Amino acid sequence: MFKELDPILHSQLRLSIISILISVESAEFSYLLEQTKATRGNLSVQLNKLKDAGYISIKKSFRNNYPLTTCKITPKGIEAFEKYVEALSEYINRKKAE
Amino acid sequence: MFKELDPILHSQLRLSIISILISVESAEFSYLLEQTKATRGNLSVQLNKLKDAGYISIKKSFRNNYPLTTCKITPKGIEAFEKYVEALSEYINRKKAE
DNA sequence: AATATTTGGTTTATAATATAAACTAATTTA
DNA sequence: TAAATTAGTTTATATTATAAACCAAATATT
Repeated sequence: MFKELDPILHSQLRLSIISILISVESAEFSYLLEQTKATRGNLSVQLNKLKDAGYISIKKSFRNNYPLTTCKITPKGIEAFEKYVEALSEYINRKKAE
Repeated sequence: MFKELDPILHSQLRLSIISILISVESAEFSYLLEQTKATRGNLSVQLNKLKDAGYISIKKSFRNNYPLTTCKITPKGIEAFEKYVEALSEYINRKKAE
C-alpha cells in the first residue's frame, strides 16, 4: 500500500529548498531566492516551516551592514528527505497490482 | 533550475490514483477506495479533478443493480504522469550546485 | 540634509486545496 | 415497513501555498 508522503516535504517550494540544501554546505537567502524563483515572502514562510520541523537550521547575521540569513540542512532533514524519496518511489515505480 | 510540478498530480491521493491506474487496464471505485484508504468523498472529488484535467476517463454503469464507477487513465494522463516523474527526478537526483 | 531607493527580509491577507462530514438515492434485509 | 447497506455526491471546514503589503536599516540622490 502507499506510504505517507511527509507533508512538510510534499510542497514544491519546500522540496526545492531541501533539494538545494542537501547538495551544498549551506545557502544564503538570496541564493535560494534566485534558484527557486520564489517571492521573498513565500521563501521566508517556507524556510520557517522547515525550521519549525527541525529540518533546517537558520543563522542570522550581518554582512556589509545588511542582514544575512544562512540556511543549512540538519541530520533530521536529511533523514526526512531520504524517507520521502523512498516513499515516493513507491508511487512512481509501482509494481503491477497484487 | 526546477521544473514545475504539475499541481494536478502533486497531491498524495491523486498521485496514488494515477499510480494505480497506470498499472492496470481499469479500476473500480471500490478498488481505488480499498487501495488508497481514502474516504469515499475525497476519492470522488479527486477522481473528478483528474477527469476534468483529462487525465482519466470515468464510466458509470450498473452491476447487480448498483452503480459502478470504472476509471481508466487516458493518453494525456500517461503523458502527464511521465512528465511529472521526470520533473520530480530533478528535485530528487539533483546534481551539485553549478 | 531631507527625500528617495535599495537591500533583506517578515507579517498578514487571500485564494486554492485537501479532506471529512453530511447528504442522497436506490437496494436489500429483517 | 423500517433499518441497514451499497455506492456514491455535495458541501463545509480546516489547512496550505502564495503574493501583497509592510518594515527597518543602509545607501544614493537632489
